[in-house]
Amino acid sequence: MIRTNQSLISYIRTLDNKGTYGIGASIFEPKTTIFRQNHRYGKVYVIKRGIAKCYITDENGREFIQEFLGEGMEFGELEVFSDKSTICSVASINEVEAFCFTHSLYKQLLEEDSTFNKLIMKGLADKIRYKAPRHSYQHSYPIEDNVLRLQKLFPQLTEILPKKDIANYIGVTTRSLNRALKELRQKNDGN
Amino acid sequence: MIRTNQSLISYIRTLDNKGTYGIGASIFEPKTTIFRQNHRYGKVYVIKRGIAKCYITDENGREFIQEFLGEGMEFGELEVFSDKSTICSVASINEVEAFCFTHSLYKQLLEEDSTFNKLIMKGLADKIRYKAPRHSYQHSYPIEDNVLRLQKLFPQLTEILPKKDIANYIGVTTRSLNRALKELRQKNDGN
DNA sequence: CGCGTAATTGAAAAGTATCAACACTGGTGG
DNA sequence: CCACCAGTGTTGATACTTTTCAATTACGCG
Repeated sequence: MIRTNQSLISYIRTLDNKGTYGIGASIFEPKTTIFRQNHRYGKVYVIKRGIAKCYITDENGREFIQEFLGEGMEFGELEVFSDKSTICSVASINEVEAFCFTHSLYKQLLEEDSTFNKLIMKGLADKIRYKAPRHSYQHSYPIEDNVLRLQKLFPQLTEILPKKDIANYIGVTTRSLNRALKELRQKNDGN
Repeated sequence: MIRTNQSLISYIRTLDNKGTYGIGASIFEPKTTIFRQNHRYGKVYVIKRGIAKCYITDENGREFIQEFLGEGMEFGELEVFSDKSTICSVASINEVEAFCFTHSLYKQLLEEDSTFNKLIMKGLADKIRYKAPRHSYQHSYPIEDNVLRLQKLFPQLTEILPKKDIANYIGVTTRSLNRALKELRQKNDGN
């Protein structure tokens, strides 16, 4: 549920240690909005530490969380390829430390470094593979099943993420999430 | 709604005309299942002509359509990067003609041809940009609004695609789609 | 303590799915 | 030419799920 990309982060670390390229670094406090949707930024970030959420806000102010980004996940890269404004907002959950690439450095690396190129391409492909089944799942199964799946995937869930974020991730209201959780509790007590 | 990628298809046509690489070609009759989810294939296809649907089938047999693929759209490429089985099925709607790459040729092109590399990368990025807002939309607005949006985007909709596919694309039952359509008709008559 | 934020819960309203029946169409064979 | 069939589309009634709204409680922190 909180996605990571170990191969990417470790490769970037070695690049950074060599010092050939001027890879930047940033630290964001908890609950900082790093990207706001429909804006332009010239940066690509890769998370070293911490968790961020990537989400879309609709006209009614409701958030729909696309994914939770952990170590090695990048964001801001889509805008390098398409030269458009962001489609998602990104905000840190806890303290987030990240590598920071300018668009030009990012492009340069893509051209000059074939390992980097492959890692990024695999990263993009994985994002697609991740997104595809997610929504079909949530549609096909009742909320309870979705919650169960999350709890298996990520037991510490409720300790790290606020309920609202979990609900927004599943795509339901907090009310519905709470009902599902309560019913699950009752079923477990019954056993 | 039916996605296309003109720059990719025209570049592949020039590659094909040069004849340096052995790019294959295939033709599929209407309603042919080209890929079945959770299987392995060694091919990447790029559509020259026709429309295909890319969808996930859940355990209850319900289809959830990810996207409709038109000219220049590729499928089967995700499995080149991650070496896993397919997550989606792909089936032709009408007659589909497509370029066909073996995985090894595809990889070779990615390495040797930087234009090809960039086009593919942009294609992946566009798929992500496309998928992200889609489900948040469908969740945030009632069916009627979703139908209206589709009709604006693609007026010939109902002439080409069966109702079931449209419903599966929006993520509702045919019954609900029909109700929405009927209510829209009544509202228009009222004006 | 008091404040703001997050979590919990109930009741009513809205939206959607399910199920079942029926209409329409194009093609096939008697 | 008609009867039949399969596939697709249409519609109504009902049951179920989820949202909405509103009220209350719990918690962390200056």
